[in-house]
Amino acid sequence: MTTLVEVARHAGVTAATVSNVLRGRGKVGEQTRQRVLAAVQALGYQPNLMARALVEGKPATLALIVSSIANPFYPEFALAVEQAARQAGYFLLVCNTNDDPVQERAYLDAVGGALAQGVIVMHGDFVVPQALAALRQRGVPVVLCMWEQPDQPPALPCVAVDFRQAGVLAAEHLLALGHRRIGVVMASEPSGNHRWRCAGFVDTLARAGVALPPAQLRHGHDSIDDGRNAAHSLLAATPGLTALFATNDLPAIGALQAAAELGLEVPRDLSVIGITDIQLSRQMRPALSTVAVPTAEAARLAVEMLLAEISARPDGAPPMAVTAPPRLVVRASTGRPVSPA
Amino acid sequence: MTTLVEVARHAGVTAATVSNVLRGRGKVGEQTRQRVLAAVQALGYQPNLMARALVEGKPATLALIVSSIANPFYPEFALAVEQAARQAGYFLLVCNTNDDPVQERAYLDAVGGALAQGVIVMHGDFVVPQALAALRQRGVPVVLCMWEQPDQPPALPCVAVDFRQAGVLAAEHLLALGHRRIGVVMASEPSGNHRWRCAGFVDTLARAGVALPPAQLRHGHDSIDDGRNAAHSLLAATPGLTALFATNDLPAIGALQAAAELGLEVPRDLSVIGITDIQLSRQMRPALSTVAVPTAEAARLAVEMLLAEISARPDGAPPMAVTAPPRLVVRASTGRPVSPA
DNA sequence: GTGAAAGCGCTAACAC
DNA sequence: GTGTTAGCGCTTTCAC
Repeated sequence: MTTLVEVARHAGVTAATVSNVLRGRGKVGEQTRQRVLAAVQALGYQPNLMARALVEGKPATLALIVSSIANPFYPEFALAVEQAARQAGYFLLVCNTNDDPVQERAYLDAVGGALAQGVIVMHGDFVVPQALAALRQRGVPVVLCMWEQPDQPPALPCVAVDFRQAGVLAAEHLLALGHRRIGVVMASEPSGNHRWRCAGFVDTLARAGVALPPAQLRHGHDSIDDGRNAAHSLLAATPGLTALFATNDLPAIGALQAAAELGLEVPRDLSVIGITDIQLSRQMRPALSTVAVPTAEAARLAVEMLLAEISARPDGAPPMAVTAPPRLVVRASTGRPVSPA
Repeated sequence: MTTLVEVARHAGVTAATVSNVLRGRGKVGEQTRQRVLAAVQALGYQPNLMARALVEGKPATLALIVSSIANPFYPEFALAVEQAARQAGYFLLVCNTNDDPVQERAYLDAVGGALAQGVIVMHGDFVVPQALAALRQRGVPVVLCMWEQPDQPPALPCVAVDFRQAGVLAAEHLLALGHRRIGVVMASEPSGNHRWRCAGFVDTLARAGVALPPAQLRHGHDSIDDGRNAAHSLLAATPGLTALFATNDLPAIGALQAAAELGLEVPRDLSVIGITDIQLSRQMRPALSTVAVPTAEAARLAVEMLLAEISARPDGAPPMAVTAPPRLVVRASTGRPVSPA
């Protein structure tokens, strides 16, 4: 590993000068510049970013904490965050907690211990806002992303998406098509972070005079398998259902598969709609109708906000940014019921 | 950000002592220990990992370079690498090049510039072995993972999987079921990194006296969409095909969808088989038959090898590890053809 | 323009 | 047992 000093020796100058030509600071004579550059070339010098970070008091990295990299939503989101981060000259450390609070703590500590200049944490059932607040108290810039409830900000900088509205849109779509007997697959605990989308959906139904008996609701995890099981259970319990709403795309895709297994044709016999619009949704056959969430925008906002937190220590209430509202994306999995109720 | 010195002052000792109690090195009096620990607690001290890394000459991170985090295989693999890395006490920096050589170089340089102690690079079409060799020359530990051809090692430490054998297994399975008119979807350039799996497949067919005319081969990228298009094209060109082999699961899933769109029942009218066994394959309906590749083992071996490279500078030929052979996983997408040729 | 010197936060010898 | 001393590789005043 070539060091600055070696380059300096090779060029017959001092380390400071080499640093100056490399960073473009200070005044350096043109010939000295050339000589230094030549030495850098010759020795194949690469600056030690860690040393630089140490003296500058900050590493050129941001960290993203996700709960499960296996859930296809997170890689998509991580990609968007990474691009925004790179644009700002940062590298992205992707930390996967695997839904394990211990791992999460370990990452948070390490990151707060200066592996990164700041952290973006994805909001999920597992997130402990207190831990994040404590981290922030210690002076580590933190932003919570994908907060689901814009009208009730946490005590933390965050970017929120109006997920309640996503539920509303899904309900309106199904209602407009003429569905009245609808099943709901909730991909979190009843009191978990999907409750707002669920509330938006259920309330909209209620306002239209459509009741949702408990037998028409299931919950589980955010996965294809849980969605499939929930759909089977729902369809068995209430054979007359004409539509299924899932609070996320993964379980909606599971519902699509359950329909196929039962010989139900989608959307003739059963309509299915999800929330998020992950890539896989477009690629399924039939393609999934869903309520798209502005993922890339959320990622951009999160990075922006984190950078702001980094440069200026907070004063006043933690900021909150809200993305553009979700939008309905009608594809092939929803249609009119054969026999409207 | 509390520092070691502040803790030391607070405890009425010197920085070295604090360091000693924290790292468990050296001899420290029990009461001093207690006092120091109390100070650490009181001040909420977190060690600056960067400073530690600097003095120790190495950061506690490993980097993984992948070409596209959006391809579901990579997150699965990254997860396995991360677990192995964590076990060894390292954090994982996941770098996504987005199939862009410029980004790849940038990451390689930064990483070589000491963001991480070593790099695992996934083998793909985009990888330039020369760049990696140069990096290694500069003293950065590198291992290439998922090399496809065990009998022809690159000039780099690598972990290889016998992908040729994967192609062989797929062919044997289809042949055993009675298929003779088979289409192939190759998910890379003809001379790209899927050529060995393809060769294994084609050769096995040939040995069984089954020819593969050019009209029965398509290639494209590693994606569901390309797989679907290729399948449509193949089925249109040669209507009598009873089975499709794709060199990866993603295009195989696309083929499954093409079959559904054409009203073909799988596996009665068409058998489909892929390679890798990504999670999605199990979750499709019908579930995809495939040749499973020991991903987790490859990840473990890669980390192990990288750690070895880090601790002992290489002498002699670069090491190569070969994983256990791929194994056939028969699920619901393959069966006997209705009318064997 | 260029160099000398100090110091980022930490660890590792070695002395007391 | 505990403190002292040096230095990791770099940036950054501030003299010259």
